[in-house]
Amino acid sequence: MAVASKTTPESTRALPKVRLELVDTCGRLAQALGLPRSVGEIYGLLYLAPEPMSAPEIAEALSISKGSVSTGTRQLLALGCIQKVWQQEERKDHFEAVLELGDLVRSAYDQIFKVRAENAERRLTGMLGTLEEEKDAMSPEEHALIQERLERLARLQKRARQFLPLLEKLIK
Amino acid sequence: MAVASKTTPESTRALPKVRLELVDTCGRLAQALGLPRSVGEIYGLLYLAPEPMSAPEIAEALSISKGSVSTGTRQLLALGCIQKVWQQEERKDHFEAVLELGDLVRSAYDQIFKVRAENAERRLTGMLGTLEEEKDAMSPEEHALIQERLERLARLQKRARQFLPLLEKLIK
DNA sequence: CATTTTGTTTAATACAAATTGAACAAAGCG
DNA sequence: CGCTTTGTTCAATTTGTATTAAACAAAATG
Repeated sequence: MAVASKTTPESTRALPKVRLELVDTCGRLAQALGLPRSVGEIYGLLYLAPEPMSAPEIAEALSISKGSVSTGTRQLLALGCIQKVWQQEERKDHFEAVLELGDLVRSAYDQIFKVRAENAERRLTGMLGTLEEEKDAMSPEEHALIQERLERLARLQKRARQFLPLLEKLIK
Repeated sequence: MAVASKTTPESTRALPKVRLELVDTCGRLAQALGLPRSVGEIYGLLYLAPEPMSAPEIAEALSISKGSVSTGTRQLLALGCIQKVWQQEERKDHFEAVLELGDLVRSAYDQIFKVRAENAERRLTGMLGTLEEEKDAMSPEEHALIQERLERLARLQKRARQFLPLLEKLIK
């Protein structure tokens, strides 16, 4: 035993099927979330990696260009999905997956949901303003109808806003 | 009063700014949800329409082709976001927005989330199977590491599964 | 200090999806 | 019956985005 290290170095050996499957799954998941597939694949690769991997290793294992690795890792770092680790004596960057996915969900919530909700609110109040500006140019009936429906949206938004803190508690 | 009907028929008059703003907002929202922008725009147009609109009217108001209107309305009908109404004496189809958006959220939950969750579960158990098949071909350490991390994912999934019913209650 | 390796950035390419436009079928109307 | 209008479908185009490849900058090695 323990012969492996020099004959088939970690970096050259073909990936076990499990790992390929996770790479694929994460790739699809990323696409479903509107991210580039390669980003998901990188995360999937790192998630089951016995040790942190360098950018060239990632590029080779997934057969993608180093450009894609560069942009992909940057996105994942920004999302907090992976982190750089200083491998002893090496000068290349090494990456490892952040395993605490709960934290990820939380930050995704903060970044995506909250911003979205705020935007929507801003837009809606903007529309109510526009409506008042235009009040004279339209018939009273139309004005009333539009106002009613915008208020309906506002109510929906209010409910969503009450709902979000609950969600927040559940995931934190 | 009541002079408007013949001089500037509803279908020809330019849309008030509020309506254009909602069209735009819904278009962006659709894109964020992974749907074609035009689909969102159609919904936004109908949401503030005083009366049900025909396909040609929609096409003209949004300056899109009738092909797009056809496919867009089909998608919205399938999602339950709009409905056909039989306008008296007319032979064209007319569309109106479904205002009860709560129902939409519920059905979106059923269609998207549930299916996703089930898929994820299937994949994960598949991977655990693959891992066992490959057990002999890999070092004990690697096997243990992968197993541990896959189980971590399984735990996360379990938590998510407990969480979904809660969500379900909140939105229903 | 030249050389090699790594990593980022950019322009070009490739790819996927949406939109259009045209051809077709169906349905009233004169 | 033609004629017109509506609505669907499908090929062609356009658009947007991801990926690559190449050019560049930075750092380390000998």
